Amino acid sequence: MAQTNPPFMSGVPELLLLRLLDQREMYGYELVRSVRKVTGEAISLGEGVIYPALHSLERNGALKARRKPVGGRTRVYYALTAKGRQRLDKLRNDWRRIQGGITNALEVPSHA
Amino acid sequence: MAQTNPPFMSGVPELLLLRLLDQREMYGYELVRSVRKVTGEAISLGEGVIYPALHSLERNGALKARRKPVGGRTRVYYALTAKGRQRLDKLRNDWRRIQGGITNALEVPSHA
DNA sequence: TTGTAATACCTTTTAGTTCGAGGTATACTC
DNA sequence: GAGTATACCTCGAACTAAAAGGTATTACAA
Repeated sequence: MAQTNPPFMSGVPELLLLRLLDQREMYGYELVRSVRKVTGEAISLGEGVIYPALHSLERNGALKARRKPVGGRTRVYYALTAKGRQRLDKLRNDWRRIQGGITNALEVPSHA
Repeated sequence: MAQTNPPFMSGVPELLLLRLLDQREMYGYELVRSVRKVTGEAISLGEGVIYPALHSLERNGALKARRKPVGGRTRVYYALTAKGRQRLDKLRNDWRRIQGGITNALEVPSHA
């Protein structure tokens, strides 16, 4: 693939994860529930989406991971890096553009 | 694939095509330019997306095709069927829901 | 204490999309 | 007659994401 259109269909999980982690450090399992919550149950991303996405974001430097033992269990907390914040800004802009384009297409009443 | 989430990343081309054809009959090549235009250049779908999508929509009964010779060349005009209109309504709702969810996630300032 | 649910991590397989590139043919313009 | 625009189409590559399966620990009941 290659995108003339910025990732509008894809990239949504990435956008949501970066957005949530921009607020505070979180771990994978927590993000699964958080995504559902902040989208008002509109979007539900399974672990099979979240974990690979987190790993990929960490690999390219958008996130930094930190293992933290909590009550015997170990959680992997992810935090946004400067690069991740830039990436978030970019995706946010892409999203707004796409969203605006579609809204426009849906609302313009007719003609031409 | 299977969607717990309705098609939010995919399905956008389908939504746009149905939306445009809800206004009037159009042919493939025309739709390629129309999509660009009505989305304010935000989205550009190539012929490799448009034509297969049209065929698939025709196959499942959302569109009806009609060949029409125009100045020596033949155009294939597509029109929405009742089923297509239903499909459009569904996709439009899905889109609104997803769009609202993402907007919410992006705008809620912080916390919990 | 046994078992079941919840937490927490992860990978693999499958199915689906979109994209660019390529291919054909006619018409129009210079 | 060469090039550009119109108009149709297909194919292969690249990428997503979804579901399902897998491991292990903790908490809680029965």
